[in-house]
Order: sequence, then structure tokens, then C-alpha cells
Amino acid sequence: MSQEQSGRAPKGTGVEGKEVEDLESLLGYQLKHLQTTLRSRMDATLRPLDLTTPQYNCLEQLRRSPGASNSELARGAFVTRQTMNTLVRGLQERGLITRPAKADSGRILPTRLTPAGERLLDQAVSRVEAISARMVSPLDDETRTKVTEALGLCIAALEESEDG
Amino acid sequence: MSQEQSGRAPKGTGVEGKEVEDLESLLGYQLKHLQTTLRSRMDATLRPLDLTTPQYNCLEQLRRSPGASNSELARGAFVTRQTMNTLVRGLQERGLITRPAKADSGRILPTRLTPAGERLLDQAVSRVEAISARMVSPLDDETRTKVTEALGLCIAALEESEDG
DNA sequence: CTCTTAATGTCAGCATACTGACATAAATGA
DNA sequence: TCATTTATGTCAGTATGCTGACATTAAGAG
Repeated sequence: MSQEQSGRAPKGTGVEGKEVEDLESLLGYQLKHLQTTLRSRMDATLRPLDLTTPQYNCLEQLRRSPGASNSELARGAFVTRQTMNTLVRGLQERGLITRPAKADSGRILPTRLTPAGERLLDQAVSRVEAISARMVSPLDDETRTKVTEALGLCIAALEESEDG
Repeated sequence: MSQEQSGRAPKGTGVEGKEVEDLESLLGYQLKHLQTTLRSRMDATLRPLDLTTPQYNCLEQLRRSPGASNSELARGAFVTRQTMNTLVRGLQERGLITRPAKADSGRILPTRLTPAGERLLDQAVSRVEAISARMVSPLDDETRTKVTEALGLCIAALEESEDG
């Protein structure tokens, strides 16, 4: 609380430093709040399609990278390959994606959207984009760009130390 | 792919609209990336203390709101009370927090940190603050404030429609 | 060619987080 | 007062997401 962190003094304007508290960790707090709210809204809008947000993300990424491996999908969705594996299986059982039972060359089992998967994804995309648009609606283009860049800097700062 | 979604033209600056694609959803993407990375770093730094990020959040909130109910903690951590319940039980079994078996007045069971919980939390806080500081280290004070405010606007935009 | 290293897919176990449902207690309105 | 609404704690079930571990295959080093 009272251990000076790095010499900067955002509370040096006057008398007490009580309400100010943690301007730093406030970013983490807002981050979590927004992420949770966004996830909640996406889940709600996808529920009529019987899709969850991670499932949507998987399908969406598969459209942009047809034939991607499970590990590739995992990296793109920021989850482990184990997590993505269970996700992929569920989508496969529902006939939304296809995956060969055996690999021709290595171990990689290239995954692809089925026509049913594409159709469902089309519906999902328009729903999700409406939410995404609403989220950023209070920000003008410049702010939006700035914020995105700032978040990118934060990511880099966290990742540069002790591998990625 | 080629079905115009809503008529807006963020790609209307020139010739092709391929790379630009989704400036909107990029914010969501960065959001998820940063959140995941932060969570990963926090988990890693808390592991020696045998604490997870949600557990840390619970303890931390309990220090600021001693005697909080389970539902209060849930709201503060942006999870359901069911989720918080399991979290609280685990911490209780480890003797880090206390909770009466029966309520004196209503149904609320006020929760508090034990001395052991306080000690552990002290260690955790310094570790987590180091990570939080590293995350925001690339941002100057003005940018940090702007970003936090911008995220707040996004939260409000998502929450204002169809209850909160 | 052989050993090592990295990458992939998968099994098991556990923690987190949600929805749905139920009983109980407080607050509110009629 | 009595009924309705709201808030809380909890049970059950399921989905997500992690670590640890293992076998298999690819790629490189020697």
C-alpha cells in the first residue's frame, strides 16, 4: 500500500492517497470486467444457435484457416491444445466440422468446416458482430486504434520476460 | 464472405479491404489475448503460494470488504455466486478464511480473512503487483487513464441494453 | 544413421464457471 | 395481514481451461 512502487507519483497532487489507490490494477480490473461482460453477451446471443463463445471462436478461426491443426487452433484461441481438443470433438460430433481419423503424413489431423458448419457460422457471425459493434460504439476511430495499440503494448510487456 | 453486413465501410479508403478486415473485433481479440496472458502470468507467480488467480481475487476483495457475503464476493469478482461458493469453500478448508456455519439474522454468512489468510495475501499482493506494474509499464499516465476510461465506456455500452 | 529436440495428439485429473433448479429469508405492495 | 418479489445459499449437471504425463512423428545435430 505505502511502498513506493517506482517513484512515479500520481497521487502527489495533494494530501491523501486513499481513493486513488491502484490506478495500475484498475486497468486489470476493467479488463476483467469488460471481458466478462463481452463473453456473457456473446454467450447469450449465441445460445439460440446452440453455440458457445469458444465454439464460435473455433469455427470462425477455421473459416480463415481451413485445414488447421488442433494445435494451431489452440494457439489462435489462446487456449491449450487439450482444451481445444475437447472443443473440436464436440463440434465434430455435431457435424459442424470434419477431421480425418488418421493423418496421411505426420500426426496432424487437418480440420475443416462442413457445409452445416458454414451455415451456422454465418448466422453466428452477424449476431456476434452486432455485439462487437455495440461494444466499440462509444469510441471514435482514433481512440479505438489507440486503445488497441495500448493493449498490444501491454501484451508485449507481459510476454517479453520468461519466454512467451 | 461477400455478403455486405451492415453497410458500414471502414474499408472505404481505397482499393482493397482484406488486411483491415475487423478493426472492431480486433479490440475483442486483443482483449482476450491480454486477459489470457495476464491470467497466465498471475497463476505462475501465485503457484509457489499454492494460490490461483480467482482465489487471490477473493482474498484481496475480502481484505477490502471484511464480512462480505458470498453473493457480494461473486459480484465483485464478476462470477456467479455458485462459482464463488466453491471458491470460498476451498479457501475455508485451508483455513485462510472463516465463515459461520449458520447465519444470525438472514441467510448471509459473513466471510472474513484469518490471520493465516492475511499473511498469505500479503505475499501474494506484492507478487501480483509486480506483474500488474509490468503490464502497464509501456503506458504513460495519460494513456493509462485514457485506456481505462475507454474500457469503461465499452462496458457501459454493453451493459446498458437488456438489463445488466 | 543415431541421438536429441521439438511438435502433435491424447489420456487423466482437477479447478473454474456457467445454467437450471430449489428452499429459505427479507423486503415490498396490495 | 398476505401475496409477490427479490436476494441468498446451495445442489446438480455440464462446459471450459489448466497441469502433468505419455506415445508418436518430424526435424536437426552429431
